[in-house]
Amino acid sequence: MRDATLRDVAARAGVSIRTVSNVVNGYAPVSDALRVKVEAALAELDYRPNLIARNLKQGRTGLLCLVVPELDVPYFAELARAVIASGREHGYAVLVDQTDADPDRERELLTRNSRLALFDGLILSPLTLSADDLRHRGNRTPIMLLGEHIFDGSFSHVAIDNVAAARDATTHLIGLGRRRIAAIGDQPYATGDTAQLRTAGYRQALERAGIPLDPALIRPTVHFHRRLGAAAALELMALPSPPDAIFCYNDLLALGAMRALTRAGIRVPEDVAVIGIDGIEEGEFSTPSLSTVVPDKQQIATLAVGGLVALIDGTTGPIPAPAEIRAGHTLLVRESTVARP
Amino acid sequence: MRDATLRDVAARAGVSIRTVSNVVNGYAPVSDALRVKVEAALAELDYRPNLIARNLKQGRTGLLCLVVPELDVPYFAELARAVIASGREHGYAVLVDQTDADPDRERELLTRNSRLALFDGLILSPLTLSADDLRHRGNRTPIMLLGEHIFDGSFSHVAIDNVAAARDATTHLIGLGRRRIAAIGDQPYATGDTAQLRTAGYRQALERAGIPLDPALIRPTVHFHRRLGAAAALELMALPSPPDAIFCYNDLLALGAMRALTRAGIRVPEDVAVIGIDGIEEGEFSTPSLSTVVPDKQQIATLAVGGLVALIDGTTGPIPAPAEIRAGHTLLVRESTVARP
DNA sequence: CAGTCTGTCTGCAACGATGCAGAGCTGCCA
DNA sequence: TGGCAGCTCTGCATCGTTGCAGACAGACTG
Repeated sequence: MRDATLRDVAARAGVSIRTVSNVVNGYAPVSDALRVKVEAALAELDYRPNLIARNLKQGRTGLLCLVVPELDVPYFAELARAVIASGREHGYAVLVDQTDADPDRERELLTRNSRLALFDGLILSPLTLSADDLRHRGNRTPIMLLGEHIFDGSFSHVAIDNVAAARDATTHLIGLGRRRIAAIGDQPYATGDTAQLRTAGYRQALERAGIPLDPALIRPTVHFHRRLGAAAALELMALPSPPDAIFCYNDLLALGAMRALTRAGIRVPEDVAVIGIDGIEEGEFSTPSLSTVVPDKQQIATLAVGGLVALIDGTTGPIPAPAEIRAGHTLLVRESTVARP
Repeated sequence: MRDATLRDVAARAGVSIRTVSNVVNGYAPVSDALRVKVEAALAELDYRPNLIARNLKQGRTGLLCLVVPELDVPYFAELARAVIASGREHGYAVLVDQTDADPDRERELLTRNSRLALFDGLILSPLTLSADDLRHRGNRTPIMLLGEHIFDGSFSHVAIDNVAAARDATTHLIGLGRRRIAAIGDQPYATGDTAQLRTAGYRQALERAGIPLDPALIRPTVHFHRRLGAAAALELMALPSPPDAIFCYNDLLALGAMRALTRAGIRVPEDVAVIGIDGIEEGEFSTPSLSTVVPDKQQIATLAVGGLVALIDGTTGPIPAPAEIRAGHTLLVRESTVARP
C-alpha cells in the first residue's frame, strides 16, 4: 500500500492540506478541536512525511558525506568517528562513503549525476584527484578537503604539518642514538604528495643531525598497508648494511614491518627501532606497542566540519575564502622505540 | 547564483522544458539541429540536474545505508567494504552510518523523521534494538538485519551460526590437548544475544569432550574491545588455577588478551593458547598471529544486499517472507594456538 | 490525392511537501 | 452599529523534474 500523504490525511480529517502540515510541524496555531481531529487521522493512516519532498522544497537535506579511500584502514575509521561527532554538533548527520582507493570511483563522485548531490556538503579525503578534476566537477556541492594531496589554494583544506610530523618521528629515532635510519612509504610520483612531504621531513631531520642520506634506505610503497610494510622491512634487512631504525609513513606499514622483523628473529626495538604515523589504537596493543606520531583527529574533524558548514551557510551569504588549515600532532613514544625496563 | 534549471535552459535554447529533459536523459529522439542548440544552452548555463527533484518524481534514490555500531571495530569496517561492493553490483550506492553503539542513536534511526528515510533500504547491525522497536518504527524503509541480536521471525536476517562457530573454536583448543579453557565476552543480559549463543557453543564443545564447565573461567565483558580483553585475561591468570587456553568472542578481545599475556611474560601459545572470532586482518600481523573463526563476510554482504534489494523491489510486487539466512564460517589456525616450528 | 504512419516536439499534470497572501470569523471598542 | 484587530484556516503557487497524451509536419502507401 502507498504511504499516506498530507492530502490523504487532510481528506480523512476534513481539513485542508495546509492545516495538516501545520499540525505536523507546529508552524501555525491550530485550534484544539481541529488538532485532535487531525492527529487522529494522522494516527489512523500512519502518516510519515516524505523527506524527499520536504527536501526539494527546502533545498537541503541536513546530510553531510565523508568520503575516504578505505574504511578498513583504521586511521580513516577513527577519523570517521570524530567527523560524525562534529557533524552532530552542527545538526548534520554524517554518512561515510568509501572509494576503495579507485581513481574512477573518486572521479565518479564529482560527476554531474553523482548521487552525492543529495548531500549538503562533502568532506573528501582524495587519493588521486587533481585540483583540475575538482574545479571541473559536475556538481556544486560544497567541498572540504582532508590531507595534503590537493593544495593549490582553490579549495579549503585541513591537514597536519606532514613535514614536521615526519621530522619529529625521525628526530626521535636520532635522539635514541640510531644512525642508519630507513624510511618506508615514499611515493615519488604525481599522486604521492603526502608521502613526499613525509620524505622531506625525514630528510630534514637527517640533515639537521648531520647524518648523510642513503637513498637505499628509502623504500617506496604504492599504498600504506601492513603487507607492504612487512615486505619492505625484509628488503631493508637484506641490505649489506641494514638499518637500525625504520620510520614508516603510517602505522599500518609499521605494524607490518614489526611483524616481519619479529618473525625473522630481529628484536624491536633492540636491533631495529620502529615508528609510524597515525596513532591508531592497534598500535597500543601490538607487541611491542608502537611508537607513533598522532594527528589530532578530533581537531581535524572539528575544523573540517566547521569549515564545511561555513561554506554551506555561505551559499546564501558571504562565502569564506579557501583556506589552508593546520591541525596539530604529537609524538607518542612506546615500546617499539624505547623498550620497557 | 541559483543553479540553472531545465526551465532556464529551455528558455535559452528556445525549446520546451520537456525537450531539454529529453536531451539530458536521451529518452526520446531529438533532431540534431535541436540537440545542438540545447546542448549549447546546457553548457552555457552549466546545467546540473537536481537529484532531489528527480528522486521525488521517481520515488527512489538509489542509495542504501549500512548502519553499524562502530566503524573502528575492524570487523565492521571489513564488512562495510563487502557490502559496498555488493551494493554496486545491484546498482546501489551504499553509505555507512555509525551509531556509536548508543541505544538512543539506534532508536533515532527508526524515527518518523529519520533522515535515513532518504534511502531506498537499510542494512542494520543492531546492538540494543528490540524487535518491538523495529515493528513500531516510524518509517517504512525496507530493512535487512545483520547478526543474531534480533530474531523473532518478523524481519529478514543474515548471520553466521554463532553456536557452531564458538563450538569450532573451542573444539580446536580441546584438540590441542588444552583442558582448562576460558571464555571472554559473555553478556548474560537482554541485549547480549550473540554473546550468549557463543557461550552456548563453548559449553557444547566442553560437554562433548567431557570437560567439566568451570564458571570461573567465563568472563563477561560489556563490549568487545581490546582493552577489556586485556583486563579479562589478567583476571583469568590471577585465578588459583589459571587457564591453558582462552576462547575470545571476537578478535579484538583476543588481541587485547594476547597483548596482556605477552606483557606479563606469559607465552602464547605455549602457556596459553588464544583464539578469536571475526578473521580481521589485524590478526594476521599480530605477534603471534591470531587463530580465529572467519565469518564469510562477502557471503554475508551478498545475502544481505540481495535480500534487501528483493524487499525493495517487493514494495511494487510480491514481498518475500522474512527469512533467517545463514552465512558460512571457517576455522583459521595461526600461531596463537599452534606455534611455528 | 486522401489516408496513414512515423518521427519530433510540446503542454499539462503530477510527485508531496511548504511559503505566502488572504478569507472568514469572532470579539472588542468607540 | 461600524470598524478594526487577531486568530484560524485555506487555496494557490512553487520547488525541479518526469510521465503521458497528443499536436504537428512530412513522408509514405494505395
